[in-house]
Amino acid sequence: MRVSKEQAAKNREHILETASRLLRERGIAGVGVDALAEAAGMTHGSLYSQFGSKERLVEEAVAHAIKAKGQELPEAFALEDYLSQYLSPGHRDDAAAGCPFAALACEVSRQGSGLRARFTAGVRGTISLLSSRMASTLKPRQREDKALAAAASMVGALVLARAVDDPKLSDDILRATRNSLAG
Amino acid sequence: MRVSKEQAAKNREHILETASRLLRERGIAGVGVDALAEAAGMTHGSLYSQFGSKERLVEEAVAHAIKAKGQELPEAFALEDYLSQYLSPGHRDDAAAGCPFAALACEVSRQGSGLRARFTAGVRGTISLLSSRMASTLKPRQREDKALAAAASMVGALVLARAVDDPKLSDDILRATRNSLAG
DNA sequence: CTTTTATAATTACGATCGTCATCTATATCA
DNA sequence: TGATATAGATGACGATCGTAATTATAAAAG
Repeated sequence: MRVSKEQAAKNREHILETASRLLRERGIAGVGVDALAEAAGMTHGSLYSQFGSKERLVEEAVAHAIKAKGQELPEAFALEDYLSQYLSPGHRDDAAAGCPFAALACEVSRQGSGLRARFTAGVRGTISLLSSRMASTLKPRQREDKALAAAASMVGALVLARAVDDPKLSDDILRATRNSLAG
Repeated sequence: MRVSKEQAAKNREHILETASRLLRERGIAGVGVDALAEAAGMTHGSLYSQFGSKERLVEEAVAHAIKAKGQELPEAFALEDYLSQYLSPGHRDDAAAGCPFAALACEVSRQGSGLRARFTAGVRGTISLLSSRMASTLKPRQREDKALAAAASMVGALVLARAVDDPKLSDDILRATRNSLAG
């Protein structure tokens, strides 16, 4: 049945929200359209008729997650705070609501060009955001390089910390990376 | 049919070798037992009767990849060389033969305890290897922290560089991380 | 040489996968 | 008010998934 235009927009938002959580939690290849539909409270057929394919749904859900993550930070944030939040056990233990880059980067490299393009745009945005918070005494080029290296460190630390079995080793990875980026 | 003990060992080695390549290339959830069997030149039933489950096969294949990667480096290697090889475009573009941590870390966090334990052991080994090459003027604790941070940077840089669409951005991530770790 | 044992092939099962054609109910608009 | 466009439901399709029981064969053991 048909619903109002605003309701349809709300529903779509809800679908993307739950899908982005599930994708970060289980991975792209780890969730089926069935699971995505059930999480959104619909049938898989409906979901398919709206997005055309799993690939397109994933594209939109990941873009949604990236955008939402970007809007989470306050206008003027301190790099220090951002780092310690990003590299916290709390973030490590809640991948579903966490950084989409850390959760999906490995898989994105094996996905289609649509998703990769959106992902790349998100990475670029994050880099320039990080770059803007680097010491203003540096040249723009040096700030960007520091931002690139910092982004790699952050993603890698989170990914490794999540993969590892031993809580102490996992905490150590986060802490050592935090210290390394602070200095 | 049955084959000689040596032949069986060779076959098993071959299975693990091709499986570990395919897993790194397509991801754990991205390959089925069918594909793994075909790559090894057998039927999926045979493969299953040898390993009992996909999970166990994956465990052994990943452990095999980690072990093989460790044996690749020469006895006395220079950290400098290792870094520039690890963070090279060549390594980025050949995930199938590359670092299993970078290829699979994201997925490992969602896998069973068997695989996670083997993965953790591999990470620990790599950390201590890296640690042994850090400046000997540092205290052991500091060397380990540097090794932890370096491992995170390396994995993160490779993962991001692979995910990103734009070749220039991808190269920049590798280069910036190389410079960051060299200094 | 015979018996045992273990590897590998065959085959099929139920479940789940992504996809799609079809239907219906209602919001939107002429 | 009536026509129509569309959100969403239904159900089925072929393919592939992981698993398993059965069988054939040759190595190993006696």
